[in-house]
Amino acid sequence: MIPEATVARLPVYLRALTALADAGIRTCSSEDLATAAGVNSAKLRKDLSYLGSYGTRGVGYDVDYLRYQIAREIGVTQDWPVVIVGIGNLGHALANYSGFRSRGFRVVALLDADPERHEEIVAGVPVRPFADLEAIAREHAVAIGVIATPAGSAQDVADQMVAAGITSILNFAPAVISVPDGVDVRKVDLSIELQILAYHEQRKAHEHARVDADDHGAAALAVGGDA
Amino acid sequence: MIPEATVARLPVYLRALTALADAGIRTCSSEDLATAAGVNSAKLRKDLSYLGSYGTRGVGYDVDYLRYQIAREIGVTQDWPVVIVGIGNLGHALANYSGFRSRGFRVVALLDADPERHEEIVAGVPVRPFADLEAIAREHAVAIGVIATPAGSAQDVADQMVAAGITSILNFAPAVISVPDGVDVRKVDLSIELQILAYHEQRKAHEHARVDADDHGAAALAVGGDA
DNA sequence: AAGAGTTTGTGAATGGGAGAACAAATCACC
DNA sequence: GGTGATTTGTTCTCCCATTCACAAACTCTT
Repeated sequence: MIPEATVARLPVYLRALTALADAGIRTCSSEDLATAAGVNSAKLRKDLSYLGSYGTRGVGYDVDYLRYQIAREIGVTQDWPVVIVGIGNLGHALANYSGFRSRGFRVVALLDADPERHEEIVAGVPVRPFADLEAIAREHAVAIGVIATPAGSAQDVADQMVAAGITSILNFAPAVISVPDGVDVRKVDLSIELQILAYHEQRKAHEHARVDADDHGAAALAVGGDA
Repeated sequence: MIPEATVARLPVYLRALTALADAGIRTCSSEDLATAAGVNSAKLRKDLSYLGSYGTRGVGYDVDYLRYQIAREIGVTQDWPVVIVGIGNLGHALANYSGFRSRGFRVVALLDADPERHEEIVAGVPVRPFADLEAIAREHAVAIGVIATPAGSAQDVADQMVAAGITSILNFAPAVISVPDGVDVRKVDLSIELQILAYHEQRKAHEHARVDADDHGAAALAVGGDA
């Protein structure tokens, strides 16, 4: 059983290994890979140790071999059919995102409730009515669905997805959705990320103000001491 | 000092409170709010306790009052100028995302290195040359930058942002970027989220296979026992 | 072949967050 | 004014994740 925190980092390692392989590097140390992935080398080694013992002491890791092992563990060696619901600005961007196809994710359908969009072809895939979800999902054995609709529709879309046999949902809508046990949901929320940054930014500003005030206080105190 | 995990949830509470307020609800219990935010009520109460004591025992929380307190703590009561670099599909989607403006984030500039795009106006904001970054950032006192470029340009963009005085970066490019101390980076990676789902999906499939095998084994054993 | 130098894999210690459970505080009703 | 019901704020315990530190294992040189 691999810890959740480790699972979340494995794709990062995979990407770093691909970059190293593209650069013609065939072997790397945990230190090299950790730097490329932006983590601590001890954490990297511990993470990899959950998968097995794929390195060689005194040498390091074979880039291609480790890459294959991680890809197999994550499951990106297989083909994952995906449906995207909600073809607005974000849906367009997702449909055109090349990072999906290159990692084994195949967009089998784009769905939208708005009939105006049913003429469109995005990234080579025609936009179809939302009502076709179940038929398409069953036909292609789709396990993963992406929600890129407005918040108001998200729960309804999620319900339909679950009814269509989808068991993993990536939710871009700014809404909390509830699903039955056994269905995984991951949430990506653009404005929440910005708000987290704003909090830290504000704290930096306060910190500066406080330090400045302390400096002034110290200066005044020093003057007082002198007088 | 508010724990990082709590900071990450405050925007969720804020959104839930706004939804409650829009529904005309003026008071709510921790249980109500926790349900709306999709968390445990004990966790919610503990999170809120870091901000202060804004509830009333036996009653609950005043929706508007709590909303203001959280907004103030996060910093979304003020105006945050933001620049977006990289106006491809994703950049377009981000520029048009209404969730930014409604939370105090104001897109003051869209930048792209490609001269072909410099004619465009997206969401009412003209696309300008990437070289103008520093001038624009200084002029508007921009603290937050968004990177929506391909992976190859991300580090260069980040370096230029830091040079322009930006101290918080939201990175959508599938690349690890390194920045000096004092600069915050948050990363949103679409394909990593899908890969995490794929891992769990694969594990579900294996689990089913194993359970099925066990069932067959148990059935065979039962038959054997009967015989 | 033996020793010096690397680098992995892992046990142990530390830190932080999640959840249960309860005391303190408030309200409603009598 | 007092009693019971309700809900918050907080303490305590447990669990997960991170980091340190080192023994085991390998290569290279002499």
